[in-house]
Amino acid sequence: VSRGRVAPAGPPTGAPGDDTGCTVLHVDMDAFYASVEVRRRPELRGLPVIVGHPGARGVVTAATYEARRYGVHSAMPMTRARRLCPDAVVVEPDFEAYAATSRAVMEVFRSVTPLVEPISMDEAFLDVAGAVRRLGPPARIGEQIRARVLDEQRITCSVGVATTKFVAKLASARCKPDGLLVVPADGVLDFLHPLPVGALWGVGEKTEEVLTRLGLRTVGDIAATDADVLTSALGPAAGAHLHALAWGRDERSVVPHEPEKSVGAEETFATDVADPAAIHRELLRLAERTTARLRDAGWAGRTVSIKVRFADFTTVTRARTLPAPTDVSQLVYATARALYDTMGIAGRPLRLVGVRVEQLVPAGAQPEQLAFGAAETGGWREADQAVDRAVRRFGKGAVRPATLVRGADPARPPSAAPGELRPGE
DNA sequence: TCTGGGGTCCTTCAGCTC
DNA sequence: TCTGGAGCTGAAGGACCC
Repeated sequence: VSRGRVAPAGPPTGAPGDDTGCTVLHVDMDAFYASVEVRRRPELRGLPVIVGHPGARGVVTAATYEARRYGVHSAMPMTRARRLCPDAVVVEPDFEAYAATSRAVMEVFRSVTPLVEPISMDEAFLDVAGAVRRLGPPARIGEQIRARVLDEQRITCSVGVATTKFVAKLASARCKPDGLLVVPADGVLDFLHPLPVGALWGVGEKTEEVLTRLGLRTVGDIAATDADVLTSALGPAAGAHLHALAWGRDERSVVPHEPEKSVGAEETFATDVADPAAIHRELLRLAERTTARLRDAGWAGRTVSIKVRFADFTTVTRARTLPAPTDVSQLVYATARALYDTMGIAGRPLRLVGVRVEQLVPAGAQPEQLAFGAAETGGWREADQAVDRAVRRFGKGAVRPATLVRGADPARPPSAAPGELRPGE
């Protein structure tokens, strides 16, 4: 689901450039979620297909290239996408299917090199320096990967080959769909400098506005600008970062595994919700979802934060740090609820609420949880573990708090997990 | 046009300790 | 005893990415 903003140049033709020293590969699946859907339903091949929740507040998760020709792209509001392309086939996302395909594709990558850094379900960086002797030069390795993914998964991908992660990523975006592009070590600046500033990693809408005000439109313009000018306009970190990227400098290596720093869940209501009792129920649901994932991954966290979004889209967060890390749903819920109650916004319509747990540590390393009373927490921990066992055996929604089963919840969007119990079911 | 859900990182500010 | 600065941490907001 790449959102790189480099205009695709189409698959390159002819011999690839000199790939000496270009040991970083960026592999990006083409329109990944949509491709998985088309593979599952071959009658959709060649049609504009949009993956996303069709509800009034949904956005496009992915779109086939046929749909993109109408101007549809990911993150676009579904209502607008339907207007642009009324004939598009809309498919609800099936993340379990995408995750299964993603695992298979990542296994292909790992058969080439252990140095695979997944960025998301549909893309990864590979450091193939150690595989060159066995498999050939980097560009040939890229072609082997593309052929194997197509052969084994029947979907296409694009590969960027370069000396650094950032250039490899731009290269894969440049050769989409179904292409491979090598940016030779001595051709990095020729490749980079004509690109628009928005191509750089870290330049979004706001940063692009600032750069435009400075009269900077291309990466070459940034390279020609004094680093002090950039840091005073964008801050020390972003300014220095952009200046380095504009000169092709990117010291980051391919790191196979980065531990998570936070886990959370959020929900946009189908219609705004003002009732505090309904908000409490949603916070409970989100706390349960979050802590179940924490326990599944073996993490506990010290800081609980909530996010609320009002009808006008302004977003506010509140956080509280606990005396000890926790993965206990009732403790996370109690903290989230206290944060909401002390905001003084009871009765104000909310568009979204979210719960997140930060400052993660391995669950086994946590000291005894004393907040809210040790005995209380200990009991809830056992209850959580019993629920986890029931879910593993009977599936999602097998056991739920009574408040979530009884409470009528008219604003709940139609995106509940499969198998989740609903009032009246 | 009207904006999902999962995250990371950076900046700013306030409070605390030394 | 008071004051100011440095350094740290936590909280909050914002930008960005996929």
